[in-house]
Amino acid sequence: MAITVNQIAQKCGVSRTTVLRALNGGGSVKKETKEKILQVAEENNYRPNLLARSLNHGRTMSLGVVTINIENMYFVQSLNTINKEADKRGYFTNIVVCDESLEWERKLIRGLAERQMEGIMINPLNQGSEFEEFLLSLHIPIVCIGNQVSEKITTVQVNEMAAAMDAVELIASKRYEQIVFVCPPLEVQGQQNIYVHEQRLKGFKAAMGIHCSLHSEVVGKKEFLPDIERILSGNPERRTAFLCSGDSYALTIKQWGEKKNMKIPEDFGLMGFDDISVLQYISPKLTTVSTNLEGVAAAAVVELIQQIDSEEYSPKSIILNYKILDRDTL
Amino acid sequence: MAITVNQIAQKCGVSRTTVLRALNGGGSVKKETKEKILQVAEENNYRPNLLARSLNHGRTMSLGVVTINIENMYFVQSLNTINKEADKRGYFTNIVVCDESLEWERKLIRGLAERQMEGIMINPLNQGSEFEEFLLSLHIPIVCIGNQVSEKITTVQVNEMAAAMDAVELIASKRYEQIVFVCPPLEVQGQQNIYVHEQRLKGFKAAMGIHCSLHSEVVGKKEFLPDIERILSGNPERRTAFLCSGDSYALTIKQWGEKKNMKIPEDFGLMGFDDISVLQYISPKLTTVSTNLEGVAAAAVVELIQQIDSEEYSPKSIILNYKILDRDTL
DNA sequence: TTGTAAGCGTTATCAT
DNA sequence: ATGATAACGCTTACAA
Repeated sequence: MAITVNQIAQKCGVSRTTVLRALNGGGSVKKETKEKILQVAEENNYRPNLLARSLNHGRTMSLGVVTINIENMYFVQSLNTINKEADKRGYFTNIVVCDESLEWERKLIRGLAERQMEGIMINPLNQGSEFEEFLLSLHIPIVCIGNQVSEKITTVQVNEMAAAMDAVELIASKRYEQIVFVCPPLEVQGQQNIYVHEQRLKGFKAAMGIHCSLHSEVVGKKEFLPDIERILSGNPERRTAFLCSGDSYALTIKQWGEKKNMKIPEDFGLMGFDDISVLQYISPKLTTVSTNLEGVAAAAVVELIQQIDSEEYSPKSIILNYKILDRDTL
Repeated sequence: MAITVNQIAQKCGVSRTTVLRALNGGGSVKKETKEKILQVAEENNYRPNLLARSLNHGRTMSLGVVTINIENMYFVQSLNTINKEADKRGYFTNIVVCDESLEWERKLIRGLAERQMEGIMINPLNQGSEFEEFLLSLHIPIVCIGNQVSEKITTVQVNEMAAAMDAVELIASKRYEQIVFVCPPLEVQGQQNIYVHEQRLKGFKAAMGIHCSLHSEVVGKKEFLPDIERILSGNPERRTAFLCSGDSYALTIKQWGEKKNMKIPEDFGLMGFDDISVLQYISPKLTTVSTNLEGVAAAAVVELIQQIDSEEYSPKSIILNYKILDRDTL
């Protein structure tokens, strides 16, 4: 459809090489020739075929990002950052969406690889050694965001375990007698990569070990509201706080509580994880942990490009700072 | 990095053609040869270079999508749908993010075109005849979602004007005495493509013409809260409803009202547009208009692919149904 | 200042 | 059953 260098050359009665020189400005071209070439190119909306160019010098200057189910909003906030940081360094960012299926994720990753992305960023749903093999066999720089696959693949994350411990500390300091860790992803433990949540669970358990006088419980079901109800009605006078492994779960509980005319934090405490952007529309302000989505995204890009640029690269685990946001639901 | 057909051919002591036949299964290959080839391919993780393939037969089977500022959430919900519908038809979807800059948008569109996307979907920020020219000069199938650029470019949308009129009808039926149309995008009118909002404004004005006994006002500033305050305090006993050209504006007003201890809908009515997914976490349930994001997205894909497939294509304007969601804030 | 030729990895056509 | 060759659009030596 679009005009090619060859066609321009023909129209102008010169060789490709001359056209290229006029267009890309390599050597020197006679003024008139150059003008004519540029004019023809302009008139016909010449635009280089980047596939051909990439095929030629083996670089696409493109990064791939695999994103999970956009509506979940975790990770989504990072996309803007990734895009900008990549652009700064001359890379184009291609995002693909994976709708919560393990198979699709692999399919998409392969698709990106086949399209010669120079590096891939992903918050993986898949896990295990087979998946590790798969990723390594691609021989493409890869950075995992959040969920870890293995030590052989660079991961950027925050210290989720420490964050969970700090969260418990905060809750404990507010004189709650019972802390419940709400973590629906545990229901798919073993089937999906829920590394991040597992780390949080570890932190929760460790912290509860320290505060052994407090009651504690872990709710690991997708349908967690019945458990919430049971817990609250079982011992109504016991001051209970829910630490949720994700803001959206906290919002669901909040919603449920308000329907029952319960007040937060008077009737129960609530804390989330991630500080997703919708929180700005919610009141009372949800107490949560900022997992520094933007920082993680930026670091991932930097690391990925470094991996692309360096001959010898050894995988790293990059840990960024989190921040406890002590707001109004505790 | 990855092994190529040529290299496999060398390793196996056969020609490229034979390797291709073994891999892609065209003609017939001797059993042993085939086995050896497949084995070598397997061992070296052979994976076709899609750039080369596309260069060869002139098709990439890829669609590009330009998305605006993901955090605004409008349009974001469509991405999943686009992805799935495209996949059903054998297309790969490449999403790029445009962070609210007119220049970036053009840059990204050009980038997608240079990467030989076969079609592009976009909810454009740019407008005007120059931009129209630009898009047409690409000679690539394009479908606009929501905002229209010109009649020469297919647009998929809902009937925003009629929706706004219905919204006013609904509000009027609830005996409000004053209806305020809150439309911050009007502040950039003329600079950015806010077609969708302009249509809503038209509908609002037309409907208010019918209900001429009602007071009406249009707030077209990004900083709209001062105006909201002025309006409510200026005539406190007048029953007022705010019709917001976007759910997020409605949520902002809701947030503000609650901080002032006002009750919705007792103290003022509130209605939004779009039915964005976060609403699920908000109570009372926001009355709004479903602009059928998924339907629009699906239609856009279908139309884009049809445009790709057909020799002769004439641009269309595709109008889908909206739905008034009469919930709890009116 | 300009042109020729080879190559990137794939595919398609025509021979053998 | 297998191979040689040209082609896709661009780049980069190397000549002239």
